[in-house]
Amino acid sequence: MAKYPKIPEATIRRLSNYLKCLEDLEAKGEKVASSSHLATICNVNAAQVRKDFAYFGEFGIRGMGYNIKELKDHIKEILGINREWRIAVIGIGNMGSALLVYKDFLKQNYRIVAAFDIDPSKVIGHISERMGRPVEILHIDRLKEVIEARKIEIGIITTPPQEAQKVADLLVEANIRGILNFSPAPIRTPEPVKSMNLFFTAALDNLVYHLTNN
Amino acid sequence: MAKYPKIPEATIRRLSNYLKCLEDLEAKGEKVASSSHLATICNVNAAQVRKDFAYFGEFGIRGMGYNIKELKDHIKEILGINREWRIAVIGIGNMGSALLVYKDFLKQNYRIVAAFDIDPSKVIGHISERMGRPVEILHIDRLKEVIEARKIEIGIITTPPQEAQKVADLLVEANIRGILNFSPAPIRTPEPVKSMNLFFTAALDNLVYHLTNN
DNA sequence: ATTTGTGAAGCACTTCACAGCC
DNA sequence: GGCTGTGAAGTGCTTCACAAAT
Repeated sequence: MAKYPKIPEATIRRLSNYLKCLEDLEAKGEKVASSSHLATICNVNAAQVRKDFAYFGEFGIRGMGYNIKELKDHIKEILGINREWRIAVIGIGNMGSALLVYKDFLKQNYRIVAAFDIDPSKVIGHISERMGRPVEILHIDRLKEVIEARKIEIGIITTPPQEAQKVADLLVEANIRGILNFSPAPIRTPEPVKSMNLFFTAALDNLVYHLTNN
Repeated sequence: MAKYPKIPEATIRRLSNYLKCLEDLEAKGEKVASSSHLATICNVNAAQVRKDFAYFGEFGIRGMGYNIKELKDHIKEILGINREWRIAVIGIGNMGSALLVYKDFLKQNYRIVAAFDIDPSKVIGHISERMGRPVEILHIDRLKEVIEARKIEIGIITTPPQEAQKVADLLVEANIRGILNFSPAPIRTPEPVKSMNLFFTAALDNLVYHLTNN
């Protein structure tokens, strides 16, 4: 906790991105990357790259650059994704079903180990037929019990907006640590529970602003 | 084009959020909102709220606050969402199907008027059965033709990552104006085409960082 | 020779504080 | 009296530029 000094939020977001780029470089067989190379790929300034890493330690070799494998491990440790995170998805409509089989989660140590809905019988046909039933859909009444039993730390909300805050409250009661909310209604959670709201239309609004005003 | 002075990117993101909050207030029957009221709801500073709006004009009444209906209209005009935007979704897997029936798009003047896949026959059963086939799924070979015929300005990519850049290139060739990329591989587009990458795992990484380091 | 790590400068966004207006 | 709009102050992030390291 508070292992590092105060880090700009923008730096944290870039770390995810560096990691992705480093994985691509590694896939191409590269072993070392300089700050300026990484900067070009990630569309940022080279000094920014160095400063971002320097917040957390001295990871590079002067005259050489950064060892890709090592740097990846450092970033994973900084972000806290150097271990498995167990996740529950609540609300198994179209979006929830899509997340249950979202390949990129698995690759990254994010494991969906429970799925809940208010009417599991309705979705079972859909899920099993198309996706091979990745996890059993449970009734939301079992939320607290199952979250505790399966040591789940993160909840993803994909319910209709009217239900989002209610589900968030249930998750908090079940001692969840963090919530990612995909529903279009923002949720609030009391300390120390962290929550993030992720709205698709906000991204579209942003895109449209730039189409309209540039 | 360039109707306004240089506006902080953060301001643009907040505008979407203000709009959502104003709609909630309106639904509760409110007619007027002060900057400090809006600030509380949106979790920002009241001066920030006033400054954000002041970039674009004088929308408030001193001693009173902001007329909610008028302010909503101003924000919609600023963002460019005071008209319909016609959208194509490319890649009708789980995520693409989910977007085809995503209710919030419709509410906001975002209309998905075409859907493409490399193998439309595979997805038709799934789509029609579960969702009442909101739009016909077309073969990707028809992308350019249909985008032009249907006056589509925005493309949403929900293909597997290996295909994302190829699809982006096709969209650019079809004279798309903007692209929202949901695939986990970042895409690049030449000027003047705008593109935004939206990665779920990046949001999770961010959440996990805060769970790990606070 | 090359590239990192970093203090200092530059720049941009946020907040303050108050004049101006209703 | 209450609230907006805004110059000025404050804060924080980004970029520069160079010493330090290999």
